[in-house]
Amino acid sequence: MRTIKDKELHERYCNTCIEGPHSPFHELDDNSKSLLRQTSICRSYKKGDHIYEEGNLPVGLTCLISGKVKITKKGITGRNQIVRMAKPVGFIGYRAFFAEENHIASAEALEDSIVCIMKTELVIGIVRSNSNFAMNIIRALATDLGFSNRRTVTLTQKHIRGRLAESILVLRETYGCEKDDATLKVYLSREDLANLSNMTTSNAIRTLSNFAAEGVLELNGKAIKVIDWDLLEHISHLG
Amino acid sequence: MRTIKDKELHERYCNTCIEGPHSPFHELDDNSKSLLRQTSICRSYKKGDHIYEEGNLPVGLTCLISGKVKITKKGITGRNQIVRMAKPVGFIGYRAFFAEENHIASAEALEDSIVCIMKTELVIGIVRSNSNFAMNIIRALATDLGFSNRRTVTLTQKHIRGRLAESILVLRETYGCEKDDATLKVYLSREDLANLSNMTTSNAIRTLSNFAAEGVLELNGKAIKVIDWDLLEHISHLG
DNA sequence: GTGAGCCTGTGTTTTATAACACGACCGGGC
DNA sequence: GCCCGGTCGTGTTATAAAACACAGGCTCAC
Repeated sequence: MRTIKDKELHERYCNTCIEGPHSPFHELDDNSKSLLRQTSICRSYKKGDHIYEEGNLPVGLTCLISGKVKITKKGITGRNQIVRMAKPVGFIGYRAFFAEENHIASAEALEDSIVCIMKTELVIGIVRSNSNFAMNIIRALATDLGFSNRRTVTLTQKHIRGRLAESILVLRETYGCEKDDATLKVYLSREDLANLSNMTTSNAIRTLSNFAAEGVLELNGKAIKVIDWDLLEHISHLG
Repeated sequence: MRTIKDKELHERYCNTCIEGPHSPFHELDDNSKSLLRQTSICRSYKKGDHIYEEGNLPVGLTCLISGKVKITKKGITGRNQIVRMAKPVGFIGYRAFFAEENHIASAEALEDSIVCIMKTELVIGIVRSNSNFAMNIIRALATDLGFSNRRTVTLTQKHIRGRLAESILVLRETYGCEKDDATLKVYLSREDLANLSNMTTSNAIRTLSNFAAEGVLELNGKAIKVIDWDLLEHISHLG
């Protein structure tokens, strides 16, 4: 982890999350925006770095500017469950921030990533004074809660094939595909894929090979190129 | 289901959720409160009635006034997962309401229950104009999301005994105990207990009997009297 | 280059839990 | 009363997935 001190870089990164077209900060008055820029800090993380840790208190509202991040939660057995995959631009760890609780999961950079951390009091002030911003947070939390509830059921009820198929679909949903419209834009280890789908690494590897043998997808190292999205969706639906 | 038309009854029920000490409506101005009272409707449901159905659009913000409600989500296999147990006074189906989505789960009364349904536009107006109310909603959603994430991991990773033990602890957390400080104040069928803990009914019955044989708890019909909370917590922690 | 160590891959065994099958009980309606 | 459908309980079997074990290959450091 490295704090970005270069003024221009800092400003550019901040603006990514403050001025972005879908940003909840977008419509703030200039005064609030400039306050945000002045008080927030930007940090860069290398692939594999932890951005925050399960059990710790959030230090501010953290926005992912670039890179990819997995949100994982330790289970009793030591096996990690990937709770969510985060993409830029979006908040990470904002659940704990708004619940005023410790983090219940950790965030780890899947690629080199940059985040912007905003001062707690300032953000809370903005939520209280700007109802559109508050509504955005409410909608984001409600959407995430829906995702989590849906996930609970599929991870507990679907069989291995269905779980893995669904995970691949979720990954496309989140990160999209390369220009060929087939290769996932995210390159996960088999272990991460397993932790996302609630299975052992061996079973992720095995099931992935089966999918390849069946012509659903092609594997090339960490690249997953899906040949037949319909079939994949069908496998996911079947359970 | 029966709509409550008696004016006095209606007012009394409304006040339960508007004036209650922990109610997010508590501190509204009198004008908003009276508008809420005038425009909201109260309904009573018999045990077993469905209050809302997976796939439907929320008709308003629904507040549980009295009774107990289970929130269930259908899986692929047909098995239901109980996503949450609701107690009065509290909102049900508010996730879908605020996400502006269809319900992803159904609500069924476990006992005779009464709910109050508030007009969508009015509630949204209140959220937008009252930052404390908005913060309450944010905090509630963030808390529920934490619960859901934690549940996802334990339901997928813990073994049967751990899952059932945890469910019983969650039930105490939610509904509390009778005066003996040992008997759960909620009386679920074995099937509901199973659906809460992600297992088959047979296994819920079997595991419950095992707990009884081990002296962790005593069973008397649907009543669960826990003898050794520490041991139960230990079993839950062990997984 | 050349280990060392992780990631990937595959076969085999073990185990937790679902699925099935059946009987007893219990409570409500006629 | 007495049937009868739903809940409860228990033994048996089947099976999905974990656990284990081992081997080849890639990658990174030195």
